[in-house]
Amino acid sequence: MAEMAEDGQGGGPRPGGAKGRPTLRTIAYMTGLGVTTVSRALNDAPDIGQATKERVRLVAGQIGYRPNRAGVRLRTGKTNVISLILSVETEVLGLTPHLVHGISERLAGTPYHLIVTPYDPRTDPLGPVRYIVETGSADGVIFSRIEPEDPRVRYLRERGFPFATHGRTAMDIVHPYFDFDNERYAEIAVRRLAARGRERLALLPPPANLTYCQHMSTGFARALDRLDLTEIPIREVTIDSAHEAIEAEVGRMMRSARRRPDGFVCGSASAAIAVISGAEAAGFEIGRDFDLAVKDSFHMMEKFRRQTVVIHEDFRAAGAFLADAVTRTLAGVPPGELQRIDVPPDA
Amino acid sequence: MAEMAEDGQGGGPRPGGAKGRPTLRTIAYMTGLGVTTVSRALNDAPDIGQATKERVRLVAGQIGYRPNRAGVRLRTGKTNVISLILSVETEVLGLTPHLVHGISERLAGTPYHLIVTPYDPRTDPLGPVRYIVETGSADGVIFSRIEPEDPRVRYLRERGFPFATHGRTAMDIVHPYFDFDNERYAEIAVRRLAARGRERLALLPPPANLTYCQHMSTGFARALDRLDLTEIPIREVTIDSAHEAIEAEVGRMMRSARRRPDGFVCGSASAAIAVISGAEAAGFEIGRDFDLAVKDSFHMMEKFRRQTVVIHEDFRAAGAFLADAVTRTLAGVPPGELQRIDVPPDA
DNA sequence: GTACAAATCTGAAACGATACAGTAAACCCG
DNA sequence: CGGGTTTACTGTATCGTTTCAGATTTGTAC
Repeated sequence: MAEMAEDGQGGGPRPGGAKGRPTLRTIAYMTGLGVTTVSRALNDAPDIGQATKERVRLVAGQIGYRPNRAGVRLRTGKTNVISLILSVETEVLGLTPHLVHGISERLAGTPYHLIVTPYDPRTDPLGPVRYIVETGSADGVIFSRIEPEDPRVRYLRERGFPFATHGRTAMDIVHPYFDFDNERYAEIAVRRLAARGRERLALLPPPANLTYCQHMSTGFARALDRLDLTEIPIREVTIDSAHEAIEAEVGRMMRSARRRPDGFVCGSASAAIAVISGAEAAGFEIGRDFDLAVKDSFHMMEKFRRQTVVIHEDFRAAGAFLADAVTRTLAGVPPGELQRIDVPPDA
Repeated sequence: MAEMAEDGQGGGPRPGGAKGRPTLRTIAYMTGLGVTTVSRALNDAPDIGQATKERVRLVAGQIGYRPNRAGVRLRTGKTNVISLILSVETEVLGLTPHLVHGISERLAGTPYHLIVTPYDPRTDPLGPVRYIVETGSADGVIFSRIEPEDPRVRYLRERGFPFATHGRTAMDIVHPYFDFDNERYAEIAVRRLAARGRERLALLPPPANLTYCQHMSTGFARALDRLDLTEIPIREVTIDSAHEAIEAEVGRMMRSARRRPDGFVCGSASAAIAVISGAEAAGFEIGRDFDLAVKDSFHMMEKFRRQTVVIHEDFRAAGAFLADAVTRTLAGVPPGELQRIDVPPDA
């Protein structure tokens, strides 16, 4: 084990004006105050004189003091870390980078750091959450792929551990979340496909275990009912399926007279690519033989298949809101005030 | 400031069999050994008996002991954190999520955590690096957007701080890196466009300050020379420009008889979308009026513009290699052994 | 002038880990 | 069997911070 940049800390109790990074001791020495006083002054404690506080803050600012995170963490248990738990089943298009950037933008300027914890939802849904709680390696967590009865939500709430979710549960637990109104999305999507004269619509949904699958299906079904359109069911694949599987299934549907849709509502941009590709491979053309609606946070569809019905979903805003929700939870804001549903505009 | 999940730690020196998370003290109490012995046993120190080591490890395993990171960090300065420094100018398509997943996959099972630090390359190239070194908030860093004379590389090496870069410098400093052979990429791209009979080629390069811009330009120029083709220069825009700017510039080029290329070599997938879109908006068709080559880690181009010449770049492998490079640097492996250039296959 | 309260400030202890400088026992040698 | 070495283990100090329980000074009331 090589120890790089070791600073050889032998040599007895060193004076306040030490060499390395300034600590409370350094400030205490410079101001002539006690370490305790300096600490309390910087934390704006009520029993420290105003003049002293200002003097301490001035010195601290001048010498570029920053509290040692390990010291704080050891003493208080506060890590100043927010953990984003990411599925390794990457939604390659857009979600991850936008979410990450939204979060870290909002965290910049706060004492919080963002750490990314990967997990495999199939084998280990509770693993990372449990790890974080048990080891106390973060003050709060953010995660997505929320289920109606989400064990992570229950686990965290039972232990009073702060979190915010990207998506809603169907539980009676009130917790911070950001969600896109997928019910509304599906309705709008159907409406706009209907406006193009489409009548036989298929929904390529998210995996059935996720809450927003139900939302999307509900909105889809209701709009179909209202407009008196036909649903062509898709059962074999979801937006999480491999592209090849989606393409194959769409190909089969298009080639079958009975099961052929003339419109698709798609749960993700990535899946939409596969749908279009599968339909085209079977000889069908978007805009002519079928239409497709999709959520997108990127402008790719609009460029490559201008006929696509695109409804914008803002993952960066989601990240920013979630970061905010967690830090405000840590500041004591009640969860009921930290919920938002992003409703797509009807236009 | 609400304190959640506080565990009320009053009550005098508590016994070894405490309530909360097990510490070295817990194990010491259970085994009847001293705390020091337990620590050294777990760290496989040479002066601890074999039998004792095994006994300690057994107990530690049974009760699920995990070292307190804050304790270790405070005492030793070791954070067990790798920081990925990400530009907020997101390369939305593919790079970020793949890199993040590649890194965290490789870090899983090690004691290392991944933290993501955002920065704005225009205003603050050195900022996050300096912050990390000064506050000691990570053991090593990974970053991209490398310049031939990269101040971050110099800064880190001067201070002996471990790092690995995604991209190369032109400096004499030997350091760990992963790079894609962009020179080779450009050559292959040109060759394949030439094979389609294209003769007037334009390169949409990365920003000129990045090292791989030079690599790509060199490869491009050399292949043009060798095959006796014409270069149509692009000066106004790079792959980092706004899509609108790229579209506009490509539109102008296509409409001008003198400046019209019949082939594009593109530095990124995102930019390629804009190029195609710009050319199509001007009434030109890929495969008929022009061809385009692009690096892609996703399979979108192949689906939407089947004529595209796609050369695959594996960002996940990059992430895995870089994570490995940093941890191995920390383990004392010399930097010269931690370099890799990913050469795209000629096929 | 005494008693009490308020306003400021402070040392010691603790969080969990490891480095250092030992100590105790066993072993080896002539 | 004394002296020296080796083996195995341990107490103390320390990293930087905050909490706790005072301590000191000043102000106020009677």
